[in-house]
Amino acid sequence: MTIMQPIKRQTLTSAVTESLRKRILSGEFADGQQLRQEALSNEYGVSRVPVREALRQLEAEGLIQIIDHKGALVSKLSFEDVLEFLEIRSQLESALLAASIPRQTEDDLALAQATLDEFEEALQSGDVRHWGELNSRFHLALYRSAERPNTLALIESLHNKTDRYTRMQILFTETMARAHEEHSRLLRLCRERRVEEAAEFIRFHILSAGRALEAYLQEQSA
Amino acid sequence: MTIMQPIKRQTLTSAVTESLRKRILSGEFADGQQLRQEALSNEYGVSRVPVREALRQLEAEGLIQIIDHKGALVSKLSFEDVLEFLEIRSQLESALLAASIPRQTEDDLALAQATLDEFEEALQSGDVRHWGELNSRFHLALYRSAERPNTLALIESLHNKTDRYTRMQILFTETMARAHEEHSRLLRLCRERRVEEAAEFIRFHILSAGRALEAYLQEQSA
DNA sequence: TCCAATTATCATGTATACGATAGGGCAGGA
DNA sequence: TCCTGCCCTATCGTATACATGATAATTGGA
Repeated sequence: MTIMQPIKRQTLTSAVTESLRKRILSGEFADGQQLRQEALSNEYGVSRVPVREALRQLEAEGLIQIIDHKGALVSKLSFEDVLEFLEIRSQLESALLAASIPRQTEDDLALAQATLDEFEEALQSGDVRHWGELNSRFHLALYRSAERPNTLALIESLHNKTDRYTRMQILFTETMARAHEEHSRLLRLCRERRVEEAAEFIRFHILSAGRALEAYLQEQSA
Repeated sequence: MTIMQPIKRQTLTSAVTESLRKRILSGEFADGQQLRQEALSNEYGVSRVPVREALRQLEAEGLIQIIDHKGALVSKLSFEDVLEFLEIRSQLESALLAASIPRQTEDDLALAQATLDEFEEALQSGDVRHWGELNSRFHLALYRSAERPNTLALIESLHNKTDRYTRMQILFTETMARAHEEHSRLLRLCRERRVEEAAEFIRFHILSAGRALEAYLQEQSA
């Protein structure tokens, strides 16, 4: 007998929340775009009530901004905002990695390696669609053994806020290739239990997204 | 003519959200207590709709947990959870303070000093009601000049999650007195621009709340 | 022609009404 | 006695309907 999954009896509110979150993260809705409740409720075939509740939740997550009597706008981050969030992530993730490395098992490392291999395949076949997911999985694999669920959740939330922006330039093959190299090096440092170096390097790795974004923006404006 | 305050045309949802947040933070609602929508809507004299939206927001803030068809429960943190959040705060705040100190002006320091003086008065007169507010104001004064609004907001959010727990033992005069001493030392380190020491010490200062909580819990169980 | 004030319109805010789910108690049978 | 299944009730979830605020259009006047 197979293990029974808890039947997911989703409420409309949570379903709408998930869908909207995904659509915002994917970039389907542009910065500053207004999300009209009635349009969304029509689209989903539900009333405005679940839509409104979903919007409230997404607001608290920082993905949208609700202005009274005006509506919900997709959050628009300035370059400085993005840098600030990346800085926070770099602090949290480097400390998390440092706490994780001493407790990493062979399984943990193997899992990270497997993800890395998948990444390489995707890179060679040009399949960049799942890059974001693979990237998250790799980082997650490194942090697992720290057993700090709240920190992980916070990091994911921060990641969600900046992802749309940092992804703008990631599509260039060279950028992806470099990220892959950095990941490889990161994993090697973990294997060798070089905690300090790994913590320092992941900080560099995360902040590099900010540098790439800066270069991208300058190129755009030029 | 008096300066017109921007009329705060609060919507019911935001008013209820603020009120509930305050009540949860104050400890009026106990851990794990169920918040019934109808009871709340009756109490506030509004319908359940604004109450539900407020609850959604508070859930995303981590103050409550909504279980489908069951209701909203005030979040219950384990000791480990509290420690984890304190650890995160210690990382963020020490980095923030380090970034802030080099840019602190005399005004910034004077503001912090003023708050410290207020604290001392409150301590001597035994007026502990505003301790939390004074504490927040002091820390905020130290971080101001870093000009990192997103980091500040995040720290406040983290603070909100743990405040109920760390406050359990702060009411002992000795604990408050020691916190005051630590604040004084912190400010002195800022004045002397001893960045590294200050960053290290504020980390100690924040984590001390965890140690105090641990002692309190052991005493309780004994 | 331009400005101001008023009205019209639309999206959002809120209340009420209805439907669905979960949990507990009760009755019937093993 | 214990289990099982049904029903019943409290509470939540969702839809619909109405109220209110914000913005655009329009009208009147200077």
